[in-house]
Amino acid sequence: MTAVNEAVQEGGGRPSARARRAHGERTRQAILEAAVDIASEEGLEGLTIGRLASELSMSKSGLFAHFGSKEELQLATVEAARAVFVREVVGPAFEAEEGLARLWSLCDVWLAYVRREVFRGGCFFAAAAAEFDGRPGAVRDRVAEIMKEWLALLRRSVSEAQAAGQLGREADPAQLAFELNALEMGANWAFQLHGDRQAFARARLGVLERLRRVATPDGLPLLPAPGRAKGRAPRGGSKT
Amino acid sequence: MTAVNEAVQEGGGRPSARARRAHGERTRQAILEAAVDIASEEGLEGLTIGRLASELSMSKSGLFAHFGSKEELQLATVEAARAVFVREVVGPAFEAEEGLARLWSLCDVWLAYVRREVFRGGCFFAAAAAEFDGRPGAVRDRVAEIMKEWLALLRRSVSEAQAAGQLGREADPAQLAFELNALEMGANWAFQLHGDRQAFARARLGVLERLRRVATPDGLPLLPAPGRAKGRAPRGGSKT
DNA sequence: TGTCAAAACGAACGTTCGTGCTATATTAGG
DNA sequence: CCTAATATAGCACGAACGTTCGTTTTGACA
Repeated sequence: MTAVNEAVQEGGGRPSARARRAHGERTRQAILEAAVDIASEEGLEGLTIGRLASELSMSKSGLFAHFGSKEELQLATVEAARAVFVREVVGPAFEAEEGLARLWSLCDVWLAYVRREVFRGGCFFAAAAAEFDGRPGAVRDRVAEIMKEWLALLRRSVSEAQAAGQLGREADPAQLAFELNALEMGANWAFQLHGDRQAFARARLGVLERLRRVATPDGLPLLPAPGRAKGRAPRGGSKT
Repeated sequence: MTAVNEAVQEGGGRPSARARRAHGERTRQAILEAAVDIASEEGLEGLTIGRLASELSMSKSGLFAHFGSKEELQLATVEAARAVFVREVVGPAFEAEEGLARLWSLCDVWLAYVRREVFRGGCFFAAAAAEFDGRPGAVRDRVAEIMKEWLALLRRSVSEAQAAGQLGREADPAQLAFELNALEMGANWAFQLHGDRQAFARARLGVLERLRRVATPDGLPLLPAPGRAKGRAPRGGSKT
């Protein structure tokens, strides 16, 4: 974990010896950018050093020198993916006002994050979680931690919506967060495996109905009108 | 696919030349049994021939001869897992009467199938789908096909419940099937990644509420009473 | 009991994996 | 200009991968 902290360490670093060679840091960043893309498609284990090196036209050893081991590379990749996720999902969703609007925004932006293929292989963490849930180690721990953060964020948003009187007190935040997350990941699964774009509309509808059911009269106007999907609305066609 | 069919072929085979050496078939079965366990934990790619051979105390080459290639081994493993799934989930659920009772049974038995750890790594197909959704090939196609079967089964059960007047006509079978499946896979995800057994109760509750909302007065008595979990009821303790 | 195909084996192939060691460009401070 | 630190390259390693080959064991039937 100390290694992780060192790897993640960014922002206000000491420029004395660390950033003297800023070139190295830029290379490292470029490596991680490619790593995140590969890993989201082929998995963090399928992310091979040789593959990554040839993708960037550099030598294995030159690339390898930036990370002490493959596990460090994986951890750094996870961290880079987290940064992307925060930038692409959490950030935009937080432009909505605290409460039900933000809760809805989190769900909505998340679906867009998968549909827009921010990562080529769908949600990076859904893939990483499935890959590592059976192998103990630092990578698994970090991935689990990050997904716990996300779930906690959903839960907190539910609570805030309740505090604002937009969601009924009878709703269990943890239960609601679980269900919302499940619907979203269900859409990710259907899209990745079947290429089913309808799944986004289904997840959206499911989330919306679920929220509307526990919304108070104060909260209801904060949700989009029913019966109409935002991006692509599937008209008829519910042929078995 | 022909290879798969041949691989799966069982039951009433011609004993003339095929079953003369029945020993080979038994060995093959033992291999697949172990393969399914390993693959559900380490993935179908992590399922290595050397690892599998040493697990069974046989030579790599002897084992390999049963399948012509690694891909054939993976396909046979998927087929074996499907057989287990049918035996452990579909079969038991079909003891319930057609209609809402069976639909509920499918969901309930599925959750038990994950909780009982029929496969050590959780739902075999959820894991395989996540692993292969980004790599074209026969394995991916077969896994997608099987999961489509499952979703179609849920959808058909919804329709049958509607036909029996136990679920309202206003419910979209495909939408409902999507949501039920998502909740179930959400429980699998939470259990595998966080070891969270509460997830089963949450998924159960979510499914139940979702079904109860579209159930007709005729259908309602077919669902378990609310507020009480069947297998293991988590009493207190919802500590974050 | 001798035959013969199925089944299992042992050894090796060529490749790729992660990981070290050593050397060479590149660059900033003295 | 020299020097020290950094970044990248070159090369080789041991292990594991899937796969092939030729051989040996085995067991049912003539």
